Amino acid sequence: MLKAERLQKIVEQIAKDNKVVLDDLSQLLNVSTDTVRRDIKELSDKGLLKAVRGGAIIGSPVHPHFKERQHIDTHHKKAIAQKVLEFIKPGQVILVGAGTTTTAAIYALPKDITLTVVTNSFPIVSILEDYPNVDVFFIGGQLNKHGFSTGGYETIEAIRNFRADICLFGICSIDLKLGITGADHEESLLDRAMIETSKYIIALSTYDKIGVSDPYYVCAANAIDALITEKDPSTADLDGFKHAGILIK
Amino acid sequence: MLKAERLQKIVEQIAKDNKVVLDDLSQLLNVSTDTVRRDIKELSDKGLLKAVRGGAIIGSPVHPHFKERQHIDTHHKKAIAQKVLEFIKPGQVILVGAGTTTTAAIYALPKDITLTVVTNSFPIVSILEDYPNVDVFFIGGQLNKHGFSTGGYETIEAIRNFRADICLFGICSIDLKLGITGADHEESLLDRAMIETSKYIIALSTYDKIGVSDPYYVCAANAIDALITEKDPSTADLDGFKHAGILIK
DNA sequence: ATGTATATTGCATAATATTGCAATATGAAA
DNA sequence: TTTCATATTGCAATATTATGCAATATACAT
Repeated sequence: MLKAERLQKIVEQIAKDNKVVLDDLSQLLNVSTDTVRRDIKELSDKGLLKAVRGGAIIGSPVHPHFKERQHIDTHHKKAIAQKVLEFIKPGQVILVGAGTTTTAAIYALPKDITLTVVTNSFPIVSILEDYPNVDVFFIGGQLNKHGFSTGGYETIEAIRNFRADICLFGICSIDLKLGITGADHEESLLDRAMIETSKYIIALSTYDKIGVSDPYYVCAANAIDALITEKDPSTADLDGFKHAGILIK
Repeated sequence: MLKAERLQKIVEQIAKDNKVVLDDLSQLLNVSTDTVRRDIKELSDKGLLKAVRGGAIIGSPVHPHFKERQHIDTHHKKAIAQKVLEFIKPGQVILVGAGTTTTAAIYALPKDITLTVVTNSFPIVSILEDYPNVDVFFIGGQLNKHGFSTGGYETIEAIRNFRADICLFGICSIDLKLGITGADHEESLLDRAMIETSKYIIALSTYDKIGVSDPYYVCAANAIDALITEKDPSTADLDGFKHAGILIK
């Protein structure tokens, strides 16, 4: 039986009974419980069900599309997420922008962490549902085109009411001279608002976004305190940023 | 039985009877009272109920995020949703409270309707993603325990910035003399804010919520303009409301 | 006060999860 | 085709969690 078939059957079962049991599936699908467990984890990552000890149960009534966790498993993003953890201390208030990179970082947080997360991203909210010690504050506003976050005037105004310890945001492009820039005007404004009201700014970026630029200006490169990429921080290419006083991780 | 199932069943019981008894659960779930006690403690830590000697009682209204519960009254809710449609006109701004009844009503909207929906409910946002002509405005704030809506000071403040044509909200209890009341203090405040800033108030209620009351006052019965239930509006029991100037559907 | 029911705690046992690893299968590029 | 990289799967060792039991403490009713 193909793996895809198995996953499908598991989803069907869930739809029918609201739950599946590990051992039952193992028998039904003729694979080891290990495999079933991995299947369930995969489906759980996609938000199609909720993995629990001994099996899985139906997830929340929120549309799976909302969870958009498909893209978070890339190698790069996991590496970045791991580095983010070094900066976050329990009890802090952390302002998190929308985007796949930040979502991946949040996804990598240990389940028992104590935090206050302020965000305008629906997928991030959805992830944090299972974190008992994380207070979530959602920033309202106009739903943006993709439906994964809010934006617009009210969102920016709401952000201005916070003074976060840390701001975590993914960047489109960063260049030492041209600063941080984005491809979307509205998002650039949001990012700027977030940066302006936070004490410590962490920018997340994959390596290919460094040294390039986009049309909309967000802030100067040295407005950020730390830059996290998936590469080794000792790479010579990043020396310029180090000299500008930015911590590279 | 999975532990997660047990926890769900306990929450369901609470939602139904407002209380659970240790020994009953022990029998029903086929586990020792120790285990039930631990389950209750866990749920109590999450704020889903209040543990008391010998069992547990309702903490605040339970969000029916378990499928079983959602299927209760589906029929009624569909009937209600159909009636709601008569009130909504294309192009209006409509403020929608969180809850299964309102969610059902939104779910019944025709896909091509042109509207602006303002809501603090994640499931409603998720439904409206597929509506190309619906502008969605999400009201931010503190995420509530169950993660399906926001609440608190900021949410109320944000609501005050709107002047909706229609306010749609589900009610816990309505009584001609005692007015509209709710089981959760915070939610009552939210409802009141919504009512105060809207031009036309539609209350949704299943028939069993009429003539009863809960601890927290929301508004006088005649503060609403229309009351929609699943029953025939000519039922004599509702005459009192009609005389108070409330349109019954 | 006294007895009974309920709670708490520590512990032993069993069930389940995680991790690393090796064998095999799959797929894409040379 | 051949070769190499990657994904999949099962297995074993280890860690974690869940559960019932017993001993002890606490609350409640009369």
